[in-house]
Formats: sequence, C-alpha cells, structure tokens
Amino acid sequence: MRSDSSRTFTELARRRQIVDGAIDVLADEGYAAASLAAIAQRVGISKGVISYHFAGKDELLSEVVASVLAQAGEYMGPRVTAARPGLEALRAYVRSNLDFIDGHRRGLRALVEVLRGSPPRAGEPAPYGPEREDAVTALARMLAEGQRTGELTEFDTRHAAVALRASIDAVTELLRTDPDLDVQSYATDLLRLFEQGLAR
Amino acid sequence: MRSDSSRTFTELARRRQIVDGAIDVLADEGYAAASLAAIAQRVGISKGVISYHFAGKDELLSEVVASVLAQAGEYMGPRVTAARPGLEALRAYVRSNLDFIDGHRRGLRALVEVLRGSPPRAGEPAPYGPEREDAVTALARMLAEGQRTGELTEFDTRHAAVALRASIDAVTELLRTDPDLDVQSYATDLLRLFEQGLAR
Amino acid sequence: MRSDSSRTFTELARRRQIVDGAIDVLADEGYAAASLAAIAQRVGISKGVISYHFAGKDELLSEVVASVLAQAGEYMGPRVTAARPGLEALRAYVRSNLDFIDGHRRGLRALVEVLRGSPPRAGEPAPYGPEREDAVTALARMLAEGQRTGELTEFDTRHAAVALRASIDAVTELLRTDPDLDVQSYATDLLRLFEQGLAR
Amino acid sequence: MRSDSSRTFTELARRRQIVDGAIDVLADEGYAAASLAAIAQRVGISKGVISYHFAGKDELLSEVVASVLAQAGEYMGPRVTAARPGLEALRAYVRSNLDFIDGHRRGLRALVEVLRGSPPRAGEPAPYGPEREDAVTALARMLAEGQRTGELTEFDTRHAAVALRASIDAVTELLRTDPDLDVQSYATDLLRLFEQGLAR
DNA sequence: CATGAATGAGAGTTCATTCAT
DNA sequence: CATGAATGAACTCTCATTCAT
Repeated sequence: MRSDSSRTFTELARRRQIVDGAIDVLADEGYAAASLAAIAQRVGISKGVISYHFAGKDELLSEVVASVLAQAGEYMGPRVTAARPGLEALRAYVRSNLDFIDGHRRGLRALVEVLRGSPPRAGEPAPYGPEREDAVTALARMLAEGQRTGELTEFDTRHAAVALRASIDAVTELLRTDPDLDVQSYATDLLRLFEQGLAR
Repeated sequence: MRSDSSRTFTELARRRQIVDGAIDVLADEGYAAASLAAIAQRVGISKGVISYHFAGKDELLSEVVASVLAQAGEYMGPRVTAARPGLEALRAYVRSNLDFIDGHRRGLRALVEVLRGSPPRAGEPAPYGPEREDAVTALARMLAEGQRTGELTEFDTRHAAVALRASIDAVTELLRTDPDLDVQSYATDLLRLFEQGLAR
Repeated sequence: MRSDSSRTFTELARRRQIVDGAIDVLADEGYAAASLAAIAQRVGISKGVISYHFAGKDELLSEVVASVLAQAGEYMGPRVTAARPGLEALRAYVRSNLDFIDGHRRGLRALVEVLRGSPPRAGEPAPYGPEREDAVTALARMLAEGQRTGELTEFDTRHAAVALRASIDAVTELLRTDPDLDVQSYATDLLRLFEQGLAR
Repeated sequence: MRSDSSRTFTELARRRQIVDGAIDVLADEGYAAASLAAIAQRVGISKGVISYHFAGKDELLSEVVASVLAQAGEYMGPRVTAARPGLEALRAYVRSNLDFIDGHRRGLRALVEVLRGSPPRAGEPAPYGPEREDAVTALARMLAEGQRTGELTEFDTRHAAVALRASIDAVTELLRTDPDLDVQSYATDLLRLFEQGLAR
C-alpha cells in the first residue's frame, strides 16, 4: 500500500471522490449492489478510473472502512483523551461513539455493509477481524483502567468489552429499521446499565 | 409454501440433506461462496436436484434459517418455560441460548452468514428483520416481567433487550476468531452484568 | 409411429387427455411456456406419464397438430364434398374453414403456436411444411377445377392458392388481438374479393 | 433507449455487426437456436460483448426487427411516395414490398423468426403486434384512398388490407421451401387479383 | 490520466429426458 | 402403468478485471 504522501493532490482527490461514491452506493443499495459499475456511475466516471486508482475492489472497500474508522477516530479521540482516565473516559467513549454513529449514519451503514459482505478467504483471518479485535481490546483497556482507579469492580474485562461493543454496534442495525431511534437516550440507558453492572 | 406433511419421506430427507450441505458451505466458506454449484458439489449431487427440491435459492436459504431457529426453539423453549417467570426465566433464556450457540457453532455460523449476506430488496423490510425484531421483543417482555415481579428496577426494556441480544449474538462472531472462548464463563459474566445493572 | 388400432382403449384415452392439456397450455400461455411440466400439471398427472405415452415432446406436438387438422378435416370434408365441384366447392371450403376457425379458436391458437414455435432442423424440411404445402395444393386443385368448369378465368392457381390460404390463416392471428372480429363477415368479403378477382 | 447519435462510431459498428450476426443465425437456424452464445460465436466475439452493447437479448432482437423494418421503409417509402395516390400507390406498395422481400430474404427470414418466436408476456400486447397493426392500417388507408379516387369500389378496407398483407407476408414463408419462387410473377398475379377483386 | 471496449468465469434457473421403484 | 427423482446441458445475465488508445 502506498502512503498518502506519495500521491499527488489530484490523485488523492480522485480517491476521495471514489470512496465517497462507494459509501453512497453501499449505504443506499447494499453490498451486493455495490458493483464497480454502480460506483463509477454514481461518481460520474468510467469503471476504468477506479481500476486505475485502486489496485482492485478490495482496496477500495478497505479504503471505505479505513476512511470511516479514521473519521470516527478523529471525532472520538480528543473527547476520550480529554476525559479523566477510568469511568469518565469510558463515558466519553460510549457517548462520543454513539454520537458519531448517530451523526454519520450513511458512513456507518456503508461500513457495516462492507464488514458483512466481505467474503472470508480460506487461510486468512476474518475480514476486518483485526480491526474488530483492536476495538474490543481498546475498550477492555479502558475498563481495566476503571478497575485500577477503583471505580469499577473486578470482572473479565474482555467479556464486558465484547458485550459493550456489541451493544454499541447494534445501533447501526437498529437505525436502519427505526430511523427515529433516540440514540442519546439509548446511550444514557446503556451507560447506566454498564456502570451499575460493573460498579464496585 | 408446502407443508412438511405434504412431502414424501424421501423428499424430506433430500431437503434435509441439501439444507445440511448448505449449512456446511455457509459455515466454512461464507455467504458469497455458497453458490448452488458449491452446495451441490458438497452434497454430491447435481445443481438440478436443488432446483428440483427448492423453488429457488431463496427458499433454500430460508430453510437454513428456519431450520436453525427451529432447533434453537426446541432447545431453549422447554428450559425457559420450566423456569419461574421473571429473573429466573431470563437466566434460563440467556444460559440456554448461549449453550445452544456453543453447541451448534456451524449452524449459527451459517445462520449469521445468511442474515448478513442476504441483499435487501427495495420496498421490502430488511431480510429476516422481522425475526430479529421478534427476538428483541420477546426478550423485552421477559425483562418487563422481571420488573413486574419486582426483581428488576425501572428502565427502558427495549433498550436493554437490544443490548442483551447484541451481547449474546456477538458470541457467534467471537467464536470464529477465538474457538477456545469459554462460552459458559461468558454467560455467567453477562448475566452478572445485566442482573446487577438492571436490579432494583 | 404406431397406429391407433394397436393401442388399448385406456392408452388412447390418456393420449387424448394429454393432447387436450397441451392444447390448453399452448392456447393460453404460448409455445415457450408449454413445457412438459406445465402440460402435466394442467392435466393433473406427472411428467413421466407424458414420456411414457409419447416418444418425446415432438410426438406430442405432432399429435396436437394432427388432432386439430383431423377435426378440421371432419368438419370441412363433408361440406366441401357436398358442394358442386368448382366455384361452389371453393365457397364451401372457405366458409367451412373460417367457420371452423371461428368455432375452434383454442385449437387453432394451439396449432399456430406449434407451427410457429417448432424450431427447424438442419437438413429437414421446415416443420409441418408438408402439411402447409398439402393445404395449398388442395386449394390450388379446387381453383383449377373452377377454371375447368369455366367459372374462373386463367391464372396461376398456386399463386392464388397461396394468397387465399394466407388470407384465411390470418384470421387466427387476428382473433388474438381482436376477439370480436366478425369472421362471417370477413368470409363474405374474402369470397367476394377472390371470386371477383378470379372470375372469368 | 439511447439514440444512435449518443453512441460512438465504434459502438455503432459493433452493434451493427452483432445485429447482422443475429440475423444470420436467425435466418439459418431459427429463433430457438439463436442463443447469445450462437450469435457471439457467429460474429467471432465473446458472449459478454453482446451484453455489453445491448441491455439484453430483448433489445438485440428489437434491433433486428427495427433494422429490417427501417431498411424496408427506406426502400419502399420513396417508391410509394412517388406514385400517384390511389391505385398507383397501392401498386407501388405491393411491388416494392415484394421486391424488398425478394432482395432481403435473410433479413426477412430473421424478422419472421423473431415475430414468431417471441413469447407473449402476460398483460402486454402480442409482441410486435402494434407494428403489424400499423402495417394493416397503413394499407387500409391506401385502399380507402383508392376508393376516394373512384378507382376502387366500396368494401371493408380493413378486411381487404388484412388479406393483402397476409398474401404478401406469405412469400417469406414460401421462399423458405421454394427458393426458386418467381416473386415478380407472384406480385403481378397478386396485383391482378386484388385490382380486379376490388375494382369498381 | 482516463476511456470505452472486451473478456471469461460463474451465477441461478429451466427443461426434456431417463430410470428405478 | 404411473410416479417421483435425478440428470446435465443450455439458457441469459452480471461483474471484476484487463488493455489498447
């Protein structure tokens, strides 16, 4: 993979444009309908351009995932960092994550489509499995920090992290069928549940 | 849809065999690779046989889902019914559900593949969305029952049900990357978390 | 081809039943939709029965054609024979033919479907070409007879026969789009046209 | 449907080439044998190319029909227009139509194959039924014009038009079994028949 | 840089036919 | 006699990819 800095400005702009088009198609029509032809049409370019700028469909979809994850990181990072380590950081994490999900529905929808649609390849880890694992691990670390500060009781941090991440991720799916879901309220309830459930 | 009783013994056996083959392929190679050709090859029959016994791929995949859900129902049903309504029933639900997941990994893997892979059709509800919704609703009812018995405090039962179902479902995904996961232990932790989190 | 007399009564009844079913499907749904499965379903038997009673689909369709042609012959034959040779016989031919077409729309529709749908085989005469040719020849003979009696002038009888047969056959097609067509009136006009056109 | 002018020169050439190949296969082997594979093989390209240039088989076959009809129009139009309205125009119509049929046997053969082979779709008019109807109507109008000029007597113009069109169309079928048919002579006989039959 | 054109593999589906029971 | 079951070939169509221009 070439780094961003090795690319010209125009090239980066084209890639950005294509990735955005892919997100649009994925969000609106789903993984199966997100053919290169459909994406090219949405962007208003020819299929060849995509092949020219991306090694293949896989790289394009990776870029979609990376793009959304990067945005999420940019949004959540400062908020979590600003919080006091431990319970407060956990709250910031959950709140900012759900805020982000609520505010970037299309991007999240596209992300989930790629995660769900990508076929596993024999002999390789599940597609985007490492990313998931990293997220769980990071969350487990925050919970452990809460234990260290004494705000949280003893429990298996990985198990709790798995449950919490799943509970957060469920919202994207939920929003599809119920766009009027009050995400803020869900965040509050989720935090109350986990705080009380994991409190000392 | 014809009923089981309108089918001959041989036909039911073939359908069963094909459904099992589909589950195998789905579990091992994922949704995208589960072509009729692949399934037929796995079973050792020709593609035409599948078309002969099923109206189409959709019906076959529906049968895969129905089959696993029916098995789950058979396993969980008696255990939940036997328990005292309220908290005890909730415990039976979570335990038996995770037990079932642990004991039917391939079936669950296949189920998830179908749920994830099935492309949405314009103007229709998300594929198997109703089934998901039903599961959440059933769980919410159990939580409400716990509130009525006084074992659980007041909270949004739907929100909690969403989180709990997501936390349970996460296990199937988890088992793919970590087959050694101690599901029993996860069940215990999950129950502790939710019981304490939702207790009066 | 076995003769009728070499068949048991039951067998003949079954063949009749299947041929009638084929006519129904052909008339209602067209050649392309007239699969053995569709015909078997319409009759209420299994596909195998058809294969048992007919050497193949070709023989079945031949039988459909033969059946309708035989009916037409039974209807028209006596009427034409009863007429005085020459112009009167010609009138009887055209009238009774159009009468028959008008009264056996489904059979004619089926007949036309088979004639149109049957794919030509390399090295063989056009399907049912001989039957068509026979019909033209017969008609040409009647016209020649009219010339001999002096009722008709000199002209190429084959050319006129071709035109007349085509003008008659056109009615079946016409009836499809315009079921209210007044066939009697068409017959009258057609006869006037040809009589005057070919009169001495 | 895109217009010709929105297509590149190369694309138009390819479409032309494919349409010609389709005509060849249709004329030589009939509708049933005119699969995309057969057409592609005849042209010497891969099946995909056809799908690339045509939305589907239907569009290709429509193009075959349109192509032949357009050629016919180009040939007949000026000849009919140049003639004095009434009987003379009618003569020009019949003569030029049969001339065209005689000179474009393969195209006509292909046209007839498509017309005959195209399966009817439930709820829609018969395939290319409107085109047929238009042809009959146009002919009826010419006959009516002949009545207005006093060259023709009173009769049902639609009935006569149906018969005349059928008599003309019969030639294509006839040419298949009898390639040596003298079309000119047939045209002469047909005109004499109809002129005398419809004359005042 | 970008395009249009072409490829070829693979998808699901249909269907006439065969055969053991 | 009749059936249900199975076959295997052929069908149209889709799509990621490649390539000459």
